[in-house]
Amino acid sequence: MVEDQAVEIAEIFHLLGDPTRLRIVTCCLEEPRNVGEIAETVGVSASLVSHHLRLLKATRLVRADRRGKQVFYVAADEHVQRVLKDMMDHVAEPHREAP
Amino acid sequence: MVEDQAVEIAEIFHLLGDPTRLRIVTCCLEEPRNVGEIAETVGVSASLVSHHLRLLKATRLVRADRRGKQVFYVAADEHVQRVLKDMMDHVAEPHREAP
DNA sequence: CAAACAATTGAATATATGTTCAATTGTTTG
DNA sequence: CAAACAATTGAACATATATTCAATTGTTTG
Repeated sequence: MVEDQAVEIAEIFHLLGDPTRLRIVTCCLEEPRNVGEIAETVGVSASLVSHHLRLLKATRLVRADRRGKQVFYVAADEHVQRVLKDMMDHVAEPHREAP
Repeated sequence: MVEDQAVEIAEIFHLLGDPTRLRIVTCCLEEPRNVGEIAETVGVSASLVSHHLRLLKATRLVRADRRGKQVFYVAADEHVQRVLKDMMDHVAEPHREAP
């Protein structure tokens, strides 16, 4: 892995590394959700959601789409979905004890 | 995704979200490497590597194996490898511009 | 155009965390 | 057992960052 790649990838992982932000991404993983929906689902203020979405959009983890008053967000591509799925598999994996 | 799962997964992403730590994991992704090797490869002090490895071991992202004076570390399982690979794919993906 | 609704922005703050340096523990070998 | 090597630990510090609250921008509709 190249130097620049490491920094860029770490940046993305770092964004997924906050529980609130992870829930936000998960919330709009399958289908576009507006900020209000996301805030209610995750259980935080719309302001906080907006702050986080700004970061997520900046690194292209999500895409925005305005429809009237609301702005809908959705996960950028299927790689994000796969990364999350792999990580769930990892967590679900039974721990290998020292022999 | 359940509440607890989100926290646990976020914890792991958070660890991968630091460039130094990501390089450390990448360094011992394929085969076990001792702390000295890792420090030299990544280009930081052994102390810092040790600090990071402690966190990585605590969340079972790597496993430790002492052989004499040295301690060898290796990525815990193949899920970690897959997660990193997916993320590289995501980064390599050409950006979809707004139409 | 004004009121209402949705989302964003900025400042302020409390907290977390990556890194350094010095000291210590664990292991081998002379 | 002492010296040398490898790794860990702890304290200290500078920096980053998640969250809150108030103010503002953007959009629709009465």
